Amino acid sequence: MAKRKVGAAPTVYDVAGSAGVSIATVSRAIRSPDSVTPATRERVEEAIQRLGYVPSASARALADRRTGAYGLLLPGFDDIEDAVEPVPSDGAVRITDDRGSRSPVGGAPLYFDEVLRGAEVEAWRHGSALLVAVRRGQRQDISGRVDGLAVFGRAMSEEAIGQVARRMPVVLIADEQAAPEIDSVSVDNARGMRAVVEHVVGVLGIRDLAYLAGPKDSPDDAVRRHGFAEALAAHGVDRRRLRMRHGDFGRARAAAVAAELLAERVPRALLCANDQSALGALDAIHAAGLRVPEDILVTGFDGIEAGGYASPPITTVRQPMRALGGAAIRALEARIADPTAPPQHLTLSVEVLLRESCPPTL
Amino acid sequence: MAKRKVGAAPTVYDVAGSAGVSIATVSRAIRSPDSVTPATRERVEEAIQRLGYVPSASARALADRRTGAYGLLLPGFDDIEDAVEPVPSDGAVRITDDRGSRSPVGGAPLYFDEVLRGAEVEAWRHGSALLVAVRRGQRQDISGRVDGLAVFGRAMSEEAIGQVARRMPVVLIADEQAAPEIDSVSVDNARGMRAVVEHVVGVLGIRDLAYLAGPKDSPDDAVRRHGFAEALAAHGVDRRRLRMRHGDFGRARAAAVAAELLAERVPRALLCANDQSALGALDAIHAAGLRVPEDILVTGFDGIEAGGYASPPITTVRQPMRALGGAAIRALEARIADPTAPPQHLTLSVEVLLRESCPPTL
DNA sequence: GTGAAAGCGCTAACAG
DNA sequence: CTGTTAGCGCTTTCAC
Repeated sequence: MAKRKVGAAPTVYDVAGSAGVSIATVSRAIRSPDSVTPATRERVEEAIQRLGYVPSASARALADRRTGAYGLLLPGFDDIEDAVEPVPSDGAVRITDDRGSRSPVGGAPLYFDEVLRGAEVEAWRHGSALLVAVRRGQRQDISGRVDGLAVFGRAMSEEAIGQVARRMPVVLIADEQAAPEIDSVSVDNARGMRAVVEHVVGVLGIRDLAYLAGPKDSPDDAVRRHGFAEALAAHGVDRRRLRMRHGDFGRARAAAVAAELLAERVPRALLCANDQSALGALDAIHAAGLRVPEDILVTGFDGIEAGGYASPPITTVRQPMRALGGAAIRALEARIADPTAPPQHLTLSVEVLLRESCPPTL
Repeated sequence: MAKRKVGAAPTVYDVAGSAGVSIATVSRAIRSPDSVTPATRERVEEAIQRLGYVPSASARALADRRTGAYGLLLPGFDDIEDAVEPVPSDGAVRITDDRGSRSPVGGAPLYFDEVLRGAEVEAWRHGSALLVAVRRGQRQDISGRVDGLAVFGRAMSEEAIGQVARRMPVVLIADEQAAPEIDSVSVDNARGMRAVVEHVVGVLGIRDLAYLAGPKDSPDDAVRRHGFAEALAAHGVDRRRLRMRHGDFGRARAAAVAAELLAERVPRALLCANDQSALGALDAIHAAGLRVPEDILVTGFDGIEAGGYASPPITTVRQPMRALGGAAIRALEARIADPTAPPQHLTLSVEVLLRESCPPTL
C-alpha cells in the first residue's frame, strides 16, 4: 500500500501512484470512463476507494475555468444578525407566557426556503453546487466562486448587479422592475391579484372592497396594487369609493392599519397584499368582534403555510416558489450556453386558492 | 488603458500589468495591505477598480489549500424533486377550492431555513461562504468543495459520514445519536419535553395524559419520548395508565392517530412530539367536537410559525434554530483550529412557550 | 518593499 | 489507449 503524507487529502498523484498509472489516466478514468481500458478503469477505481480520494473542486475549477457552482443571493433581514449566539443548555428551561404575542418569525423565510430548494434541485440536476449568501455589506466576493448568480431584487443594489453582470450571468428573481437587459424570472403578481378581484367582484358580486397594501417602495406591492386597481376599473367600480392603506407586509403593522380601516367603516371585503398582512387583518377583525367570512371577506397573497392554519384559513394566491428557484438556475444555464441570446424575462403563473376566508360562493 | 482578452475575467496578471508591478505585489496589496508602500497599494487598488478584478476563489483555494467555504447538508424530502417545472404564465390563473385541504408544505422547511440562516451568518462572520446541498443519491461530491461539513443526522448515512469525516471536519446537527467521536450540536429535547410535563402535571395538576409520538426510527422522537416518560415517572404517574401512539411527525397522520386515541377515551392532555402532530391533533379534536383547552390540552414541540397561528395557538417548545446553525459552523471552525481536541457535543437550551392550547393556569 | 519562481491539484492537448 | 507536459490564477518563500 502506497504511503502518503498523513493528514493531507489524497490527490490524483496518490491515486496514480497507487494504481500504477499516470495522472492523466486517473483523470480520464474519472471524467470519461469509456476512454480507458476496463482493466485500467477498475484499478483506478480501486485505488480511489482505497485512498478515499475526492477530487478537489478548486483545482478542477481552475483547470476548467468554471467553478461548477451557482450562487443564490438572498435579501437580509434586519434581525438576521440576532439570535445566533448559542445558549448552551444549563439544565434550566425557560417558560414563557406567549399568549397573544407571537414569535417574531415572519413568513418571508419560508418563501426563500422554497425558492432555495427549487434552485438547489435544479443546480444538482445540472451537476452544480449552490452557494447561498445573504446580503450584507458590500462583500459580494461570492462572485469569485460561482459561474452565475441568482439574485433577489432587494438583495443587491442595481449598481452592484450591473457590476457583477459584467463578469458573469446574473438572473433577477421576483423583481419585475428588472433592468431590461438582465435576465429575470418572476411570478404573475398582477394577474394573480386580478383573479382575486375577479372572484370577489365578478363571482361573489361584492363591490365594497378595501385594499391593504404593502410598503410603498416594494416592486411586488406596486404590481399587485396595480392589478387590483385595474381589475376594479374593469368592473366599473368607483375608484373614489375605494379605500386603501399601506402596511409594511408585516403582521403587526397590518393589524394596526386594518383596525383604523375598520373603525372608519367595515368594507365587505378586505384584500391584502400578502398573507402576513391578511393574518394581521384577521387579528384586527377578530378584535373588533367581526366574523370572517360572514361580516367581511379577507384574502392574502403568497401562499405561506400559516395562511392555511389561520382561522379561518385564508384565501390566497400561491406563488410557485420552488419553480421560481428552479427557473432562475435554468436561466443561468441557458445564459451560459448562449451568452449572446437576447435577455429572457420569464413570468410564472400563479394559482388562486379559495379557502374559508373568501369562499368559492357565499 | 491596458488591453486584455475580452470575455475573460481579469486576473492578477492583468492587474499587475495595469499597475506596473509584479503579481506578487498585487497579491500582497490585497492580502496584507500593510506590507506594501501606500503608493503601490493605491496604484494596485486603482487597477483593480479599473479592471473590475475579482480574485478567483478557486485559484486561491488551490494555493491556500483551503476553500473558504463550509457545507450544509440538508435532508431531502420525498417530494423534493417535484414541482420544479416552471409553468410560464399563459395569462390564465387557475382557481382552486382549497377549503378543508391544505397545501402540502410541511413545517420542516421553515426549520431548516432558520438553521441555514444561522449557519450562513456565522460562516460570513468567519469570512467563509456556505454551500448548501440536499441529500440525494450518493453524490456527496460537495466534500471536494468545502473545508468542513455540517450535516443533519438524517441527511447522510453513518457510513458516509464516517467516510467524509476522515477527510475534513464534520459536525452533526440535531442528532443526539451522534457517533461519540464526531462533534455535534443539538438542542435539549429531553429537558424541553420534561419541562412541558412538569407544567402539565406539576403546575396544572393533570395526571391523565396521552402522548402522540413521531416515527419510531427518529432519534429526536426517541429523546423526546424518553423525556416524557421520565418526567411522568418522577411524578409517580402510573405508566400503565399512560397511552401513547406513533405518528410520522406529519399533520395528516397525526390527525388519524389522534382520532383513534380520542375514540378510545379522551385524555385531559395530549402531548405531541412536534408541532405538526399537534396541528393534526387539533384537527381531530375539532372534528370530534371537543374544545381546546376546556376539554383537552394540547402541546407541540419545535416552535414553528404555524403553531402560533393555529386556533387556539399551540403551546410548544421552541428550538433555537438559528443558533443551532451558527453553533454548527462554530464547531467546524473550532475543529479546524484544533484538530486534536476531544470531540465536542454541544446542547443548546430550549424554551417553553405557553399559549392558549395549554395555558399557564387553568 | 519588491520581484522571480515554485508549486497547489487537475484537465487537456499532444505525442507515442 | 496511455504518458508527458503545459498551463489555470493565486500565494508564498527566497533573494535582492
